[in-house]
Amino acid sequence: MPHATVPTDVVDSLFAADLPEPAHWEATYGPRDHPSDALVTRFGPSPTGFVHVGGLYTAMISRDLARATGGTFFVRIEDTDRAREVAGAREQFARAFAYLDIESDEDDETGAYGPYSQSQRGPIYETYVRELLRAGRAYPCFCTREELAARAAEQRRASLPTGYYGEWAPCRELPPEEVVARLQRGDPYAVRFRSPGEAQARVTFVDAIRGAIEQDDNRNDAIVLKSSAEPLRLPTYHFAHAVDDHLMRVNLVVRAEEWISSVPLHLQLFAALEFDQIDYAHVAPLMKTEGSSRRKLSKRKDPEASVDFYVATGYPSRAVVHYLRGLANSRLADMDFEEAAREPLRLDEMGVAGPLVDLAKLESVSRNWIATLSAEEVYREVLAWARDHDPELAEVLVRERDVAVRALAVEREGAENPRKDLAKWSEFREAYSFFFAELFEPVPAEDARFSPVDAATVRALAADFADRYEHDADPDTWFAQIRAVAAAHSFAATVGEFKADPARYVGSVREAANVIRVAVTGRTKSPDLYEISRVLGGDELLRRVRLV
RNA sequence: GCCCCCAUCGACUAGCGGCCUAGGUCCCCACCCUUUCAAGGUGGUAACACGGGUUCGAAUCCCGUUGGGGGUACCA
Repeated sequence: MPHATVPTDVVDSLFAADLPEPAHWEATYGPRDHPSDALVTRFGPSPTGFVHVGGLYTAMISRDLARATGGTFFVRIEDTDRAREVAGAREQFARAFAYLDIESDEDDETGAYGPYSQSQRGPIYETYVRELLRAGRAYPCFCTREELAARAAEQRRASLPTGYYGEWAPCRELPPEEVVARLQRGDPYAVRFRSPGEAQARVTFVDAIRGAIEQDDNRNDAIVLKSSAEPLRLPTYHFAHAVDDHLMRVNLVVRAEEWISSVPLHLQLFAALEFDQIDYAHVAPLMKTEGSSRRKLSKRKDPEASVDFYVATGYPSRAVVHYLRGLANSRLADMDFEEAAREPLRLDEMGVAGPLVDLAKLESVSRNWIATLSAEEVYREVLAWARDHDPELAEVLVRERDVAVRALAVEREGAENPRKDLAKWSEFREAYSFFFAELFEPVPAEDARFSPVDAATVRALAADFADRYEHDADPDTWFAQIRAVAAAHSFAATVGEFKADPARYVGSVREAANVIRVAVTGRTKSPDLYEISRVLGGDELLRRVRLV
C-alpha cells in the first residue's frame, strides 16, 4: 500500500493506554465448543423502533437453524445509533420475543461472549479500529456532514456512484503531518476504512439461500467509527458486524435481503481484520400491498408490521408462529400445528421472492388453531387477553366464569367439527357478549337485523312466542315452538315451500327463526338457538323476547 | 443514474426438462347438509409477465425486454 501513514505513536495516543490488543479479545472469546457442523446464529434488533414481524421472522429462522444443528442462537442489541433510539424499544423486544417464543440461548448473565449490547462493547471496537489505523488500513476523516452531502449531490448530478472514493475522498491521502496537526488540534474526526477495492473489480460470494451472487466490488471508504464529536464513540453497523460476529463466533449470518449489497464491504472488512470469512443467508423481506404495487412491510406505516398489533388484536401466538413458519417453508403450512412445530425451518426451502403478509390467511390459520382448544382453554386465553385490552370484558369474564365456559362449549366441546367462529380474542366480545346479561343490548323491532321481516310482524311474532313459551323441552319440541309461531304468522314451514310460492308467505321458518335469534342474541349469526337457551335460562330468554 | 435481488391463480405456494390438458391452501362463488347462522361436504372461477434461443421435448435451462423489490448514510 503506497500511502504515507500516520505514525503509530500518534495513532496510539488517540486511544486509552491500557486498551487491549486483539490477542486479548481473541483469547477471551475462544472458539465455541460445538460440533463442526453446528450453526451459531444471532438476531440483532436495533432499538430505533419496534422489532417488526419481518425481523422476528428472520430471528425464527436463525433460531431454528442453530437448534437443529446443536449450535447456539443469541440476541444482540444493535444500539449503535443513539440519535435515533426510541424509548421503550427494549421492552417491546422482550414482549415480542416472549409472544413468538423466541428465546436467546445466552445473554449478559449467562453467556460467555457478551456484552450482548453493542453500546457496551466500545473497547472491543476501539482495539480493532486502532489495529486498522496502525496498519494504515483505516484513516481519520475530517470531512463534515455538509461537505459529504454536497459531494454526494454532485456525484449524483454527474451520474457517478455516490461514495467516498478516488478524487471524492480528500482525507484518504492527506499528508501525515497534516493529519497529526489536525488531530492534535482536536478537530472532530471519524475513522474510515481504506477500501482496497478497485474500479471495475467484481466480487462473488455464495449466499446460503440464493447461491452465487456477483456484484461490483466495494470502493467506498466506509466509516467504521463514528465522529469523535459524539459523546459515546461507536462503530457503524458494518464494522460492528465484522468484529462482533467474528468474536462471538457466529458462523452463519441470517439477515434481510437489503444487506446483499453491502456484502462486498463486509468481505473487505473481514479480510483487513484478518478474520475468517463467515457464511451469509439473505432472507426475502415480508411485503405488503400498497395500491396496485407492493413494498417492504414498513414499521412506520403498517400497524401489522408490529408484533404489538398481533398481541393487541389477540391473534393467538401459536397461530402467528405457524403462519410465519409456513411463509418461510411452505411445506409446514400444510401440516397440522403439532407436526409443523416439531419441524425445524430449513434454508433450502426458503423462497427468494418476498411474500405478502395476508391477514385473511392468518385468520384462517388462527380459526383452525382456536378450534383445537377446549372451552376452558379458550376461556383462559380470552381472559388473559382481556385483562390487558378490554378490562370491562375481563371483569365480566371473571364474575361470570361459568356462563362464559358454558357459552364457549356450545358447538365446540364434543362437537365433531368445532365451530370456527373465533379468529382472534378481540372477536370474543362481538361473538359471545350476548351470553352475559350485563353485556347484552336489546334490538328494537325496527332494526335492520330483523329484515326482511317488518317491525309489526317482529313484535307480534315475538309476543306470541313469549306467551306460549315452554323452556323445559327437548330440542325438537323446543324448535317446534318457533315453527308454530312461524306458521301462525304466515311463514312457510320450509325454505322450499316459501320458494315455491313466495307471494303466499311473509318468509320461511328461516326468517322467523331469525327474529327469535336477533331478539335473543342481537346478532344474525349465532350458535344453535336451543343450546343458547340452555345457557341463558328461560327467564332471561323471555325477558329479551319481551323487550322487542 | 449505477449495482443487486426477484417474477406460476387475487394471496401463499408445489413444480427443480417429459409424470402438467400445472397440484394444494386462503379468499371468492355455487350447490348439498341443517328447523337458523356458522361449521362441514361437493364442485367451480382463476396463473406459468413478454420475446427470442437451447432441446425430440421447457413453467422448469440460457439471453433480452418489461414489471416489481432493495441498495447506493457518521440508519440499521
